[in-house]
Amino acid sequence: MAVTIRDVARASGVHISTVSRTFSAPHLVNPETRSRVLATAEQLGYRPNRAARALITGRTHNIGLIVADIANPFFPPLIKAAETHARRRDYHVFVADTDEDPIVELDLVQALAKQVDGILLCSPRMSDDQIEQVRREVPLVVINRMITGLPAVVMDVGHGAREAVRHLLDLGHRHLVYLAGPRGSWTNREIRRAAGATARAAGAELTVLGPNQPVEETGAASAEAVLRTGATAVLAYNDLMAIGLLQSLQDRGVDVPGQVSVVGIDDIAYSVLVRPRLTTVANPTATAGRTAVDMLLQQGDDGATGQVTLRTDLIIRNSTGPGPYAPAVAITAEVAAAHVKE
Amino acid sequence: MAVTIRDVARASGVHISTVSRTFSAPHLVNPETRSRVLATAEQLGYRPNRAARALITGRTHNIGLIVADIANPFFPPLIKAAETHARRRDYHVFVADTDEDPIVELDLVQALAKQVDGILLCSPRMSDDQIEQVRREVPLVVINRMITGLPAVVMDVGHGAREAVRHLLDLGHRHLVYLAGPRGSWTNREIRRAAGATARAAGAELTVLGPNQPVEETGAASAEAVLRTGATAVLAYNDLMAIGLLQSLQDRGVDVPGQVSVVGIDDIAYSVLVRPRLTTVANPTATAGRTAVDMLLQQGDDGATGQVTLRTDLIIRNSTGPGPYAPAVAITAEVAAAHVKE
DNA sequence: CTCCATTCGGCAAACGTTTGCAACAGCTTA
DNA sequence: TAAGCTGTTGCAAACGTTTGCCGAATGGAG
Repeated sequence: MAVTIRDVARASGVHISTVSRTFSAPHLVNPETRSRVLATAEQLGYRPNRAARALITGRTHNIGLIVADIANPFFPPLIKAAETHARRRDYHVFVADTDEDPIVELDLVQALAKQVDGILLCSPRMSDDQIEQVRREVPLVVINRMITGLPAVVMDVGHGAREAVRHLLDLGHRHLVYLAGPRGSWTNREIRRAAGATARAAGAELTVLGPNQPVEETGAASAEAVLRTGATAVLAYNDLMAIGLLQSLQDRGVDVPGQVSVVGIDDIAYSVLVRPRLTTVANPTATAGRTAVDMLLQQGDDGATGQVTLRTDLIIRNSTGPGPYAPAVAITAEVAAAHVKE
Repeated sequence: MAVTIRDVARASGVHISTVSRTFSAPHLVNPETRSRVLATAEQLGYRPNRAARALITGRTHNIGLIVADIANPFFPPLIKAAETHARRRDYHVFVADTDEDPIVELDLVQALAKQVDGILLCSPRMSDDQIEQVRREVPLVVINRMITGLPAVVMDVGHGAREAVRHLLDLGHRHLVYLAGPRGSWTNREIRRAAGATARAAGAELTVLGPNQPVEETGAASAEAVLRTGATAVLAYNDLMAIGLLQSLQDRGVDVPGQVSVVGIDDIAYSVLVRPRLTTVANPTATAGRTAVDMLLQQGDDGATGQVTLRTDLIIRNSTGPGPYAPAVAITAEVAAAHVKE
C-alpha cells in the first residue's frame, strides 16, 4: 500500500541502502544519483516510515508534553511555543493532560516513555521521588518546579511575588491576603514563601487562604473569606483566581481597586480583557516552552542538567490602588506604571 | 538497555512468541504460563515497544490533532476532551498548530500521516481539493467544516446564528452588523449566510464587516467601524472578537447593552468573566472532540463517512438589550433569559 | 603501467515485535 | 486402537529502515 524505500530503489535502479543514504546521509551519495533518487521519491510520494527508523536508531523524533490541564489558559501559550519550536527541529509533540492527578501523571509519563525521546513535565504534581524514578526511564525536563539534579526551567515567581507585595506595600496596604494555589505545587510554595517574607520584613500582615484549585470558581468563592479577613489587598496564585475574585467582589458592590486591590500571576491573555485590567506578574511561558525543548534536545549530547530561571515582571494595570496607609503623595497606579516603564 | 520481549522470554523460560501473545492475545496462552510471564514482565519493568509493534501491524495507536491556533481559547477544551477520550481508548495524540496557515497545515498533515492511524482536522483552512487529496493518504475526520463525502463533525452554527439574530430582532434591533471571521473559514460562511437570511426575512439590515483575524484585537479595532455603520447590535464571529469589541466600546463611553448590543459565538470560558457577561452561542466543543475521536477510530472497521451535526444554543446573558424598535412590552435580557430557561 | 587513495554503492544484519504454520500432548469418539 | 480434535507452544518470516563492512570503479602520483 504505502510506498517504501524499496519501491523507490527499484524505480530508480539503485539499492535500498542508497535510497536510505540519500535521506539520512546525503553527502555519502553521488549528487547525480542523489537527485535521481530524490526525483523518483518525490514522484512516488515517498515518506520515510518513522517507526522503522525509530526501531533501529532508537530515536523517535517525538517528544511528550505533559500538563496539568490543557484548558487552563496558562498552558496553551506554552504548548503552542513548545510545539512550534519542536517542529522546527523536526520533532513532533504528544500532548497529554493529567487533570491535576499525580497518578494519571505517572501512568502517562510511563506510557509515553518508550515512544518519545524525552518528556517535558509542566508543573508536575508527582512527588520528587517519583520524578527521579521516572527520569531513569526517559530524559526529562521539568517546567515550573525545581528538583535538585534535574534539568528544569522555572519562572522566578519568587521575584514576581516580592515585586507584587512590595507594590502593594508601597501603595499603603498593611494587611494582605495570599489566595493560595493547589497542594503539591512548587510554584505555590515559592509564592507563599516570598510573599510572606516580604510582608513580614515590612511589618505587614499576610493571611493565607487555601489551598485551592487554581480555577476562577474558587477565586469567586473566596470573596467572602477575603472580606472577612479585613485585608485590603489580595495576591492570587494565578490570574484565573484573581479574575474570579475580582468579579465576585464587584458583583457584591466592593470597589476594585477602591476598597480592595487585586493582583494576579501569569498575565494570561484575559487579564487585559477584564475591567479593571488586572495588575499581574507576567510569566514568560512561551520562552519557557522553547527553552525546555532546547534543553531536552541537547540533553542527549552531554548529560548537562542545567536549571534555567526565567525572569518574571510585575505589570501594573488598574486593579491595584492606594491602601489605607497610602503615603501623602499617593502613588496611583498610573504613577507607578510610569515609574516601572522607566 | 531497555528491556525487551526477549528478556522477558528468557527470564520466564518461554519463547518470545508466548510473551507476545500474553499481551496481544492472552486467550491463546495457558493461564498458568500467562501469569508467570506477566509476573516477570512486571518485575523487569517491561513495556512493549510501540514502534516495533506499529511496524508489523501497521497501526500506531496514535492520532494527530491539527488546530489553527492552540492559544485560541476555542480549542483547548476540544483538545482536552479529544486527548482524554483517545487515551481512554489507548491512543496517544499528537497536537499541532498551523498558525492559521494553509501551507503549514498541508505540510503538517503529510508529515504526520505516516505516524498516526488518523488525523482530526479542526477548522481547516486548506482548500477542499487539498483535503480530499490528503484523505487518500490517511484517515481523516474534519471538525467544523462540511465537505461532501468526508466524515465530519460540525457544530450547527447556522442554527445558533439564526437564534442570535432572531433574539436581536425580538429586542427591537433593525440594523445589525456581522463582524466576520477569517477568509476560508467554513464556519464564517455559514454564519454569514444564516444571519443574512434571517435578517433579510425580517426586513432588517445586516452589514458585514470583514474578513478579520479571529482575535480580540480586531474586535477592538472594529469599534469605530461598527459605530460608523449606525447599527445597534453586533454579532461577532467569535467570543474573542465580541469581547474585544465590547471592551473597546465601553472604553469609548458607549454603553453595552444600553446603546449597542453584542453577541459572541463559542461560549468560551471567558465570556462569563467579562462585564457585562456576554450573550453568546454555545458550541459543544468537548462533545465535538470526543465524537470526532470515536468516528476516527471506527473508520477502520467500515468505511462509513458519517457527518454529525451538533446542536448549538444561544445563551442569553447581559450584553444584549432592547433596541430602538423595542416592542411596547420590553423584552429585557432577564425576561428573555427566563423564557429560554423554561 | 602499477599502486594507492578516494568515492560510491551493494550486501546483509539488526532493531522489537506479530502471526501463520507446524508440532505436540492429551482427550474424545467411533 | 486409530483418528480427530483442542489447547498450548515453538519456529521463523516479515515489517521498513539504518549502518558497518567490503568491493568496484575512478583518478592521480610515481
